[in-house]
Amino acid sequence: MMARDTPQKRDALRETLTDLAEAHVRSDGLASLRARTLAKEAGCAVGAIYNVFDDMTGLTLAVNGRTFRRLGAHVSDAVAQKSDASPTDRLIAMAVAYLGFASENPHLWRSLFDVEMSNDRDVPAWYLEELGRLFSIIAAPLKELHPNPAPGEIDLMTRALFSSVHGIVLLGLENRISAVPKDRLEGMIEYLLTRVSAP
Amino acid sequence: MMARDTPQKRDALRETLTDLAEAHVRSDGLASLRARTLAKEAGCAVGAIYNVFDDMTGLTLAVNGRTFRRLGAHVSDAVAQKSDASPTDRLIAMAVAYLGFASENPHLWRSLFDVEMSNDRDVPAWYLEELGRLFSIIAAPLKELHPNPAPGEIDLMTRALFSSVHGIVLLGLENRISAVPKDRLEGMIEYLLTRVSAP
DNA sequence: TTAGGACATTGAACACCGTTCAGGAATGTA
DNA sequence: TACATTCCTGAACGGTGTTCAATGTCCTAA
Repeated sequence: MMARDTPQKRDALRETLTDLAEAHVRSDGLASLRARTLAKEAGCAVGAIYNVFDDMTGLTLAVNGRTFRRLGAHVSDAVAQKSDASPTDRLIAMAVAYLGFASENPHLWRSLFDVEMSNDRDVPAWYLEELGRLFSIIAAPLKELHPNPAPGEIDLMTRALFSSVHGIVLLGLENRISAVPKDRLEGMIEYLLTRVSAP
Repeated sequence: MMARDTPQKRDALRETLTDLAEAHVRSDGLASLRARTLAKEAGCAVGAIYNVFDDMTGLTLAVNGRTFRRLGAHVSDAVAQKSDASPTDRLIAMAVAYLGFASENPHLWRSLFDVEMSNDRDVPAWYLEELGRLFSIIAAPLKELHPNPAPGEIDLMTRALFSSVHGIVLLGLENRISAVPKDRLEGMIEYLLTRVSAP
């Protein structure tokens, strides 16, 4: 009854647009995304974008989805290569990997937090899932350090440590305010995690 | 030669616009600032804004200047009321005061970091001065904890601690991601600072 | 007092933005 | 072939910050 052999084309356009948007965000930041520019580059009309995404925020979320997965893999790899190190060293390895990813993909990384989601649109499920996966990686070394935690303590420490490292990376890469050299940032992270996870 | 008794009117318009802009940012966030709305409320033409500010970013910086001063006073007061407490407790008092200010003035506080300053415009001098003032308050207890620091160590610790607390407050107030109750955030901050500043 | 000039003020116009939607194109089915 | 359904188009809409020639205002100097 219905003409249903075009989902392939749909998905192709989706991917093309996501590719182009990702390239723009990577090199010039989220604020440089233009619907018209994207349409011209993709060889379609502006309206076609809205056939495939709800709006530009939806497109941004598609880009962020890729970034989130790459970030998760990057941190996972870093800790996997140190599977026999102490819990503290594994925490440091993850945090330094987080710093490395952010500093090598500054615009893509910032887009994860700058995307406009205040309005009715609620956070996509995979956003929370991906964040949960990241948190569970952090929680593993913490559980070794605290074999008998109070209820919710591990979760609280996980969030606290992630937020702290995130803050150091965020303000550290914001050169307009602090301009801290990258090796200094690693030193800050090592210092913090060593102290916090000391026996 | 020149007509020079209107700086009063200039300053009056500056203040009026800053007042109105501050009210908007306070209640609806930085993104809700509209040049036309402001002009209508101030009883002037849109162009008049540009006689008094370089652009809307300049106006935002004026609002942020006020916020920065209030934030500094808030943190100063908090630590002044605990002048005889231990260095660690004073660090905690400052951090909790920072959290309190951010949670009671969420939009004004976010505007401090969301303002667009990437383009040619360089950071105003008072921005760095105010930040330096805040850092020096944090550094005082740290110097007591480390009487013989290596060169630059105090500065590094100051930035690390500020960034960490900032990260906890930032992600903690971002309800879309974490939604941590405020007393839990205080717990996280206490935990972090206690561990980091332990002897 | 008056003519001149240096500013302030105005608001229409400009360039740009994301988003919409009536109409044409394309492709399936009967 | 006739129809139904979807896709695609791009001009148009309402919004944004910013500009600038024209006008107004007011002090200074003659």
